[in-house]
Amino acid sequence: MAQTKSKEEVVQEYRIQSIQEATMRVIARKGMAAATMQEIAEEAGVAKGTIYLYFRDRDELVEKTFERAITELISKVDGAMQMPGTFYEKLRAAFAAKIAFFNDNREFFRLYVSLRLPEGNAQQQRRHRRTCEPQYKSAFDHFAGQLETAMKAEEIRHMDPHRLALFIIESTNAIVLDRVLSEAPPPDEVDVSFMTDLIFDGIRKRS
Amino acid sequence: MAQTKSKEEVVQEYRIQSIQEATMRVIARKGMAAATMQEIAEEAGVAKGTIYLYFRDRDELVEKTFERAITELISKVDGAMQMPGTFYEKLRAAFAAKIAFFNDNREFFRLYVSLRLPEGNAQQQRRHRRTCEPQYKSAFDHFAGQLETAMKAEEIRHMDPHRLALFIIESTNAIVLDRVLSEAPPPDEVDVSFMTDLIFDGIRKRS
DNA sequence: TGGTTCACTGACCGCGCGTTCAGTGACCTG
DNA sequence: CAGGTCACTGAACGCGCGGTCAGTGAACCA
Repeated sequence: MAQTKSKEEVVQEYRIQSIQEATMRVIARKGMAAATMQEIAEEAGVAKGTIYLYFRDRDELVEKTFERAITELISKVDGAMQMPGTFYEKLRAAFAAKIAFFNDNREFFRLYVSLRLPEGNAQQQRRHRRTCEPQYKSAFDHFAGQLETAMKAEEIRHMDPHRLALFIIESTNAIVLDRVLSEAPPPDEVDVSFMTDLIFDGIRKRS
Repeated sequence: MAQTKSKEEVVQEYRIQSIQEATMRVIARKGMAAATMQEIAEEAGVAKGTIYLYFRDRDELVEKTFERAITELISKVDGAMQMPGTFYEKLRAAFAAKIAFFNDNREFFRLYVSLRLPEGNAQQQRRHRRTCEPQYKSAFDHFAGQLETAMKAEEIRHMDPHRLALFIIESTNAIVLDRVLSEAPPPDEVDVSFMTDLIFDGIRKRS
């Protein structure tokens, strides 16, 4: 019974998970700055003090919650890009994965968008930069690398891969954000097609 | 001397302006949530209490500061879109205007990006929605209308104009934001061309 | 020049937050 | 069943914020 999970460990993991899920829901409702420990505790159905048994402070709670979610997002999108097929098909699959992820994790978007411009005091911002940004940055560079490969394989036009990565990631973020904020977003397919076609072919009238 | 500006009015306007400029600088440094009245007062070279002679509370200060800046941005971008020429030329001019504005108003970007996802308590968010969002929304709808006109004139492909407006505005925001955060952004021309060409022609390899 | 005004100041207040820790009771153990 | 353990609780604490207001002195007036 030494190498398997003890009963205490199972309970502990369950607590951690339900606190993190509550954190996501509250941040989604109120935003990063207005999400209080009191409300997170109520949402999770525990006392405020209990949270501090599992997380050192508020910063660590937010940080760990963020890590768990973004790791999942990155692996899903990257998995889609690894599928066999043309670059167009890969990109389309990646967009579909991204939209599907946010359909299932509507709560996550506020955390996600606060990535690029962290709020809070100077110390929080430094911490944020140390922990969250590297993950985002490496995923970003990875995507830029894939774009560069596609350029070399003559699958897409040549241009600055980092600028292009930024453009694609953020423009799709905008659509996803709009979907999350919207009461009744269009079907996944519509937005996936819209984004893929627009990025591949632009808005110019074909002659 | 009744109908011209009195000395007091001149002083008053100067105070208001310097407090608003200080507000922009502090928000740019620290972010919306971490910008305190104390620090804004120090930055403006006045006492904290003085700010309350000109603005009812913190919310009104931020709101008025935002209004002043976004009005200027909208008029510049819209002015560029009104110039004669093809739609390609108009869009290019609008992007150039946007980049030029943020070159001159680097401080404004944090206020600007916080538009879409306001932080703060529920009351602040409601206020924010009432005052800032309508301006953004009307500019947004206006742009969507211009896109629709261009579609009807067969200058660009047909698609959902609101989705397209969102896509264009936010993707160019991403580039602008990156420029503002960057120590040494590329020359204006490079990014203007990049954005315009990408949006017009996409990434597909031409056969 | 003495009196009056008023823009400005900054010490102060109350509030709400993150964080703490003495207390509690369910559960295990012998 | 008595005694001990420990995950959990929530009242209480300190801090830092937005906001206040009695006091101050420069500028102006009679």
